[in-house]
Amino acid sequence: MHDSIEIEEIKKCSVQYILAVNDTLNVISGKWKLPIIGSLLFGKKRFKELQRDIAAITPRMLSKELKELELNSIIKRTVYDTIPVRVEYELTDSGFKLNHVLEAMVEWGVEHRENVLNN
Amino acid sequence: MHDSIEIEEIKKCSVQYILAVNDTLNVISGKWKLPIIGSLLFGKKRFKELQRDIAAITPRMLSKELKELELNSIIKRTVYDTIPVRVEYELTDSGFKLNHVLEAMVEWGVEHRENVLNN
DNA sequence: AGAGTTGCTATACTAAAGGATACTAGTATA
DNA sequence: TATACTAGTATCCTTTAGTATAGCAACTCT
Repeated sequence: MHDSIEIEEIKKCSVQYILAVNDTLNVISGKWKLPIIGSLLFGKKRFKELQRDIAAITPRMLSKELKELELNSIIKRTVYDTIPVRVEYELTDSGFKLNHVLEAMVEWGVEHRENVLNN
Repeated sequence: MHDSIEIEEIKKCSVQYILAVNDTLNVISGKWKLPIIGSLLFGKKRFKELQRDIAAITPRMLSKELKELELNSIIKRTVYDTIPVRVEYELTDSGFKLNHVLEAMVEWGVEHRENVLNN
């Protein structure tokens, strides 16, 4: 249709296509990653702030997910040497760019829900 | 347009935003849904064709995933009264539109991989 | 008769994801 | 001394996702 040549080429090779999509999928799938990324889209947050934002998450899961997101370079963790210690989490540039993906997902999700209800 | 205003409003409400994204995410997450959708993007397929396309999938998983995708109105199942019986799976309009989401995911996945390797 | 095709299902299992609850160190405040 | 705050860990348990292997009915082909 009207996509860049580079992306057209990737699509031609369905294996590469699926691999790239899987990379993205792995980064955002699971129960808590979207709520965390969603919260951080509004600005940097501390551990307890995230825990308050995401009502039902346990510290174990929050800690685990934050570590994974950091490993995948989606978020950046900064420790401040204050008393008490202060740890801030924020999206990296790459992490922030996920909102394009999320926007595509919102659009599809809304449209699909309408289609399903109207049929 | 009515649609774009609606979508803008949803984005402002982070809870709705996350719910809509989750709808989409639930439809495509898991180990086998992308390979199945990816295969069907190239046209309708029969059960055994899908099984051959997706080398490592067991019939149990293929059957399970196809049922889920059908329930979510992503694919349509058609049984032909031939001998031997012939069952064809194809993407619905809604299912086909998922490629916009997948395209956004490919773009991000490729770019992210480059960023991570170059740092 | 025996083997092969199609489109599955049944049963039993392992692995991964997630939850519940309690706990830690270091510091500050009451 | 007891309590509370920060940012997490440790341990154990349950639930969900996925795997392995076998089998079935209804046919066709050799």
